[in-house]
Parts: sequence; structure tokens; C-alpha cells
Amino acid sequence: MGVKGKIDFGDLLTNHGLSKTMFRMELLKLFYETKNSLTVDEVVKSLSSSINKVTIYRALESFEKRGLTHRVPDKNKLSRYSLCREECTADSHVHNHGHFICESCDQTFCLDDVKSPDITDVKGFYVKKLKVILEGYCQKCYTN
Amino acid sequence: MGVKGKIDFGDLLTNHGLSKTMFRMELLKLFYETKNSLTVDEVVKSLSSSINKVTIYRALESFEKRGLTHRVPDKNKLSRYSLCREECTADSHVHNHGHFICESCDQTFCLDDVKSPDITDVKGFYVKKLKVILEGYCQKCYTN
DNA sequence: TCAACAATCGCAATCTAGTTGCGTTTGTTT
DNA sequence: AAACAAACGCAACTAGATTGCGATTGTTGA
Repeated sequence: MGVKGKIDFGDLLTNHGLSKTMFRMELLKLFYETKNSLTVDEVVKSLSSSINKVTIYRALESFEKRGLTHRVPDKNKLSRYSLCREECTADSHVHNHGHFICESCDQTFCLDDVKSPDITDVKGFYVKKLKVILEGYCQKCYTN
Repeated sequence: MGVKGKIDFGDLLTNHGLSKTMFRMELLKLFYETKNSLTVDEVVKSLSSSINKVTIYRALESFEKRGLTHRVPDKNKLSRYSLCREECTADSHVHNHGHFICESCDQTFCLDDVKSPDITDVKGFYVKKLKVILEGYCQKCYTN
């Protein structure tokens, strides 16, 4: 169990039916410390220990299956991964706010003021995910 | 010029600063006849004449540069392409409605009832594109 | 109209994110 | 601690997408 609000990443893994390995705890920690989403390459660069990319792919795959992380789009080229919020479950990743992706620096920003549309009235579809994606330039890249 | 409301795809290309080639007119026609978005592979299958994929990629690239078509996301794997609506320009692709992508059959459906959030108040970002993406199963795939 | 230039095209090679198979290592369970 | 399952690393592979370059087609202006 966690102590004084600190997150026990081992417990987090165990509670989600995943083995508690050194690497996966480090990976989970990285995602909790990172505000924005990460690509697999960014994960490689951020981790202290050298780890095989395949392992990262497989870890993130099982994380998503267990409702810990999920993919977010990134200009259709490569995948980004992001921690799930409370409202996510293994089978449902519905975000209630928009995400901004900067074309230049590739950073993702949460836009809490941009609310997702109400989809309770959508008929004829079984909706598992909802994403609101804004793309363009962030302040920093725009002024450069 | 077009005659009696029929679209002259040659003019459309010329007006957007593109050369009027047989293939590009066919490609543009295909997009105007297709309700949903298309992948490059789907374009290959739909075209009567055999055309190199590279040419399609390059055509769609220049179409996007000139504000004729744009990419839409597809489960992070491959790209789909879609005609721009009136509100799109070369530098701005902001859709006012959501898109549903079926995980199973990969079809994209326009959800005119799902309105995009208002982003006029977003500060600190230069927004070029806005997308609302829903994913899950369409009726047909869900009941199978 | 047609020569000159620019845009487009096809082919082949290349790039790269992501996947798969399999033998080894590590974690979990009892 | 033994037995089983999950996770890992390596190497090979897949497939969407890109690039270089010579050939073809389209556009422009005299």
C-alpha cells in the first residue's frame, strides 16, 4: 500500500493484474511524472536503464488492456501513450476534455476548458473512445 | 467552369494551383463521390486505371497543401484522407462535427449531431485543425 | 502552334514504427 | 524451493510511407 499519498507503482501493477517488474515500475513512474503523453522513443530517452523497444511496446499494450494507459493520436504517424484518468477503464477511454498537439514540437497539452461533446444521444454505435484533438502551433513554437 | 452544378474537377485543380492531370481529376472525382474517408489502399482499389501508390501519396500531399483534402486519424496505424468542407482552407482544417471510426471494419462515419466544442476562447495556441473522434463498433460489426 | 520550363509520374530503393517467434530470464504461487 | 506463468531481449519481419532520379506529361508565353 502507498504511504502518505505517495503512489506505490508495484501495487498499481498488481492491482491491475500485471507482474511487478523493475522496468514496468519505472515506466509507470515516468508516466506519472510526465504531464504530457509520450512516444516510445521518448520513453527510451527518458529511462535511465537501457530497455528494448519491444518490451516498451508490449508493456504499453498490456497497460492499455488493463486500463492503465491508452494511446492518443499524433498526426497519424506514430503513437503516443498517456496515463488514463479516473474515468477510464480497461474497455472505455472517454476523455472529457480536448488535447492540443503542436505540429512543431510534438508536445501534447490538455485543454481542460475545451469540453468534449455530449455523446449520450449517439445511436447506432458502440462508443469505446472519444477524443477531441486540436492541432497547430503552441505559443512557444508559434513565436519562434 | 462547371455546367449546371456539375463539378469541373479540372477547374478545381487549376484554381488550387495544381496541374490538371488525368489521374488527379479521377482522384478528386473519387473523393467527391465517396461519403467516407479513404485510405491509399482503398483509393488503389477504387480507381479504374492502375496507378502507383507513390503518386497517390504525392497527390494527396499536394491536395492537403492546397486545401483540397486532409488527413483524418485512423486508430494510429495508417492514414485516411478526406475531402475538405467549405470551411477548410489550405491552412485550416476545422471540422464542426464528429467522426466515428469502427474498430472492426475501419469505416469512418460523419456524426453531424455530435458538434465540435467551441474553441474561440482557446488562448496560447494557434489552432489549425480540430477533430472529434469516436471509436468503437458500428451497428453492423457490433451485432456480428 | 510549339519550344522551354515546370509539374507530375513510375520505378526501385529506403526508412521506420510496429509486430512476431522463440529461447532465456524474472516474477508469482503454493 | 519447485513449478508455472509472465515478462524480456534479440533478430527477423511487415507494411505504410518517403526519397531520388530519370522519363513523361502539363503549362506558359512568344
